[in-house]
Amino acid sequence: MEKLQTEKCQAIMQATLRLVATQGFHGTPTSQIAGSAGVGVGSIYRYFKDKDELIHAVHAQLEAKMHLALAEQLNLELPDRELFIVLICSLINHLLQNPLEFKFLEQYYNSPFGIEKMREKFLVDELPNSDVSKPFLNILFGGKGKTVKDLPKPIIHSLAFGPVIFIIRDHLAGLIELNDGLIQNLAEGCWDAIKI
Amino acid sequence: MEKLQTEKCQAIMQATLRLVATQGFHGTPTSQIAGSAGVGVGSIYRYFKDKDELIHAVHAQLEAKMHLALAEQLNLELPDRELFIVLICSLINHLLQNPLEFKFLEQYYNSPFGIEKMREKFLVDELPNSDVSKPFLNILFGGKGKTVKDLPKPIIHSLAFGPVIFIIRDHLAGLIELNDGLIQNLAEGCWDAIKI
DNA sequence: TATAACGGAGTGAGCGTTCACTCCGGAGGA
DNA sequence: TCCTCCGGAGTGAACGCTCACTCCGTTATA
Repeated sequence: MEKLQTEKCQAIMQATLRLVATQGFHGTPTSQIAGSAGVGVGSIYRYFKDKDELIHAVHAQLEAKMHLALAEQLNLELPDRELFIVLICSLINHLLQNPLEFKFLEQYYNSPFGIEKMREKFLVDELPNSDVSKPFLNILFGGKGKTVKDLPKPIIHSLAFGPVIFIIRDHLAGLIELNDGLIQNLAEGCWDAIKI
Repeated sequence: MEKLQTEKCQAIMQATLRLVATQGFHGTPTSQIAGSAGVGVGSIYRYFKDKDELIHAVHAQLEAKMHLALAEQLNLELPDRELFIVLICSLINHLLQNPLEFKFLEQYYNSPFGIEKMREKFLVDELPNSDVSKPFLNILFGGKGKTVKDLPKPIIHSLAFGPVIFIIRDHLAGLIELNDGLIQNLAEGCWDAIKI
């Protein structure tokens, strides 16, 4: 897997991210990926077993990057409400600054690929490493706090993250021009939805 | 367009709904649609210019049906909060009872098809006919009421509908077993998010 | 019989994947 | 130092296959 760090390999993954985000998985032939990466078609198969594995690799890299970006914003000293809002705002800002990544992830999760991944993620209660989801989960389900409604996880999840995905989609579609104030308003709305 | 009512045509559209919902647009060949509808491949092209037009027709029919179903639940006498919650619950129940339709619509809106449609829909302020969106819009943006936060439409939309889409996806993925109580909880959460 | 509706083998374009080949940097013998 | 050789990264034409769509012979209808 150290192969993933070579220059060519990164070029392939970058091209895949860019093209899949704009054209969809089925809309981007491997030939185009190779062309865009300045690489021969065959080279793709030197690094990845097939197209699916390439997609999964790009997804894994994106998730890692996102987790890292969010982890920076962590300040566990804040009260629940403020911590939640800061994290939601960070999440939105990160996705707005990386629209290709958002679009790729949307493609990914709305395909047979992502369904399983999502399932794994949600069903595993104990996250292995210091995941970014940890702080979220602690706020949302920390037994001590009692600042959040006592409802099943998926309900809280939906109320907290559903609006985030929606609004970013609208922004990228040009239906609204988000700014810091509006993002703050949205995050507060999400909090109002889940707070006791 | 009256052709759309013939038996064969309805069979084709039904098969398309079922197959696209479960396999995705690119995953369902026209040959399979024809087979599943008990019809020759050529017949599809007797009713629809191409595969795209077929997809659009199925979408239009679904939307019409959904609007009709929701319109039945309308009781404009209720106060804003209760009206909103009833409508959200109706929407969720309708989609849960018609999972194929939900999955089809998800496919549709997450593809180049739907993007434009969504754009049209949101940008047109004045809806032509007595659309189901009307009552929603009246609650959310009726100048008189002042029961809902004074925020741009897309923000309110996201807070109101984002969680709905999320939770249905989770339900259909088997991550949660929704019941009337939980649906009510979710709808109340959505209201808490947008109410003043 | 004349006309319209239907069916499904056929067509060509486009896809993911393969594999026989090229190319090049460096190891090793002279 | 120079030359030969070699391993493996890199390549892209070719392959097998699937697809949306067409076309014309067949069947139903009037």
